[in-house]
Amino acid sequence: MLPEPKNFIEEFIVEDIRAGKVPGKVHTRLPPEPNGWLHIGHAKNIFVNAGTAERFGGLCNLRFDDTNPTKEDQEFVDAIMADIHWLGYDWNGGLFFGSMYFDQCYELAEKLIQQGDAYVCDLSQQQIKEYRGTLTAPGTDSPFRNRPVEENLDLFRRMRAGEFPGGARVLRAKIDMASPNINMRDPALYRILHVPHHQTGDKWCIYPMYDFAHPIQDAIEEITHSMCSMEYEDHRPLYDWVVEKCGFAHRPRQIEYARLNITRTVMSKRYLRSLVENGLVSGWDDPRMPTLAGMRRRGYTPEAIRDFIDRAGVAKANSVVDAALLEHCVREDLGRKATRTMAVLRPLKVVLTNWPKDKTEAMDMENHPDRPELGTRTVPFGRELWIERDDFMEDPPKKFFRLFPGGEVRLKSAYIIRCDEAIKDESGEVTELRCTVDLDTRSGSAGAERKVKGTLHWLPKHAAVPAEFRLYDYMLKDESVAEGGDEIESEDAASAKRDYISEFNHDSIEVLKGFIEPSRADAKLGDTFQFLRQGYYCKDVDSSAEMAVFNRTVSLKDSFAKAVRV
RNA sequence: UGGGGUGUCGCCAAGCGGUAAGGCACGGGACUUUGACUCCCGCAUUCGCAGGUUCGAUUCCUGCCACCCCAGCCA
Repeated sequence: MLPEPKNFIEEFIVEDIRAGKVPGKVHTRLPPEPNGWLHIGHAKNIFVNAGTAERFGGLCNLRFDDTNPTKEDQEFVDAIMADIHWLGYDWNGGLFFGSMYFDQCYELAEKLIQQGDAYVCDLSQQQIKEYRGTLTAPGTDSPFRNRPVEENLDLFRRMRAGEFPGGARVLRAKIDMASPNINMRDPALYRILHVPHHQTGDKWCIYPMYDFAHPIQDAIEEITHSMCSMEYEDHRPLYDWVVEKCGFAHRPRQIEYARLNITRTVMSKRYLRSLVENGLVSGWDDPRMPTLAGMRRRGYTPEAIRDFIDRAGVAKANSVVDAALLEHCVREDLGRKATRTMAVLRPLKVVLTNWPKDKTEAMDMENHPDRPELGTRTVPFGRELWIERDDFMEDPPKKFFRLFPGGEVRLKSAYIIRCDEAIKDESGEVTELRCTVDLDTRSGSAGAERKVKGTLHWLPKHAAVPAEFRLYDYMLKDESVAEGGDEIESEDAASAKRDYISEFNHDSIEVLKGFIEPSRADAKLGDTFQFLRQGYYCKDVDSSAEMAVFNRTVSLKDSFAKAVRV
């Protein structure tokens, strides 16, 4: 039973299956290069490859694309595997490394040489560039293009044996130097790199290029559909050329789609890496990072991220998805599952003048408004309380529902109070509110029926747990900066990004000294709460810190907190 | 000015010749012990532009225009 195609990729797959081109199961692959941690953009790739295989009841391999040892590292393969699992995906087709196929790639390279489809070129990098021609002018053949097969073979074997220094020669495909598609102008297949590899150690000093290795890997693993981003569309003829010249009976199909862009978000490994390397963030999993690990620490759930990718859609047009959609997805998910709690970020003292000095009462509060099974907790209530500073205004505008002199408000799950007087210091700042409680309005009692327009969250002064909050932006503020890729770019965009990086780690942080409910002081790791009017709050699952997302995003570590404001 | 790709509501995105889905955002209303949440209702006579074919075109043809990608021994 085929699923109803939900995008053009699935339509292609359904067509292929109906046409009998997929004898077995749909088989895809996830080909991350282990040169950084996964970010939200990679989630789309995972969604498209692993997710599509899943929907078709097929298989997905995880294959690290590790053909360039100069920028890859074991640290990244470990982190990537953990993040894929966290997102809720798996590699039911198996775990592979591109480097596992180095022997086969080498053999196939010799095969191409023997067929007269590849040659060793002694031109320097600069010369190759010159010979390649331009977008409008055809290239010219390398003087080494028609080397005899035996000489090519000998040279290639000596390249492998380490007889030449790095960069001295390359193996090139012999295709067409006049092709309008520059990727077909005798692209490099193998280069000399005297660099140890994190998987193969010192075994090799020549490494295959992506364009040569990837189709071979896909063919060997019998991948049926190989989904990648749009910039590889021009490489597809080369991909097909390699599969054909190598003589594979199995022909994988490459399908391209547009990569994910989100407003105000830098989706460039190059810049994320520079933040890490320059110490501007604590690491790839810094809560401010748009990496999956960073987002996890901020409280984003894998369900929310997957839902976001799903709703953003998969198509070929490049687009920038509004970050508001991401925020909506997390709110929706957390709103469903997060228990509620109270926190006061900017405290303002309230004294209930008609409440006995040492009297306290335990107020019951539900942990979730729509899920009674999540139980209740109690919060002590007393004469002195903290409320949010923003919840009081001395001169309220017309439709202000919260507290003001002479006004009444309900304290969530407690009593209705009236503000009698605002006490100020010499500078005129309000330092304390004198209020009276309507003792007949305790939550749950008959008198609680009385309605007032506003309801506030609060904390008992004697039992509130001090907490320091930090609010800051993790995303770009400048739209123009956020949309570039990591390719060669204009000086303007580059300098804008540099500005962003230099501003990244400090300025937008606001430190607040507030309080949190005593009942939540020792919450378990991974617990998530909703607090305030529209914020969510959660335990950082990777450390002992707590934090939250949305309008008020907060974390606590002991009595020291970090937070993110979106 | 070579080649490839894309242009449908503020942002995504369906649509595959029969008279413009859906989501986010936004606006209005209901509900509410947090102005949140939830719930209703509204939101493209129009599909980059111009011609053409057709009874009929967002869908087919032609020509323009705009944007993105390609000249790494990166992936």
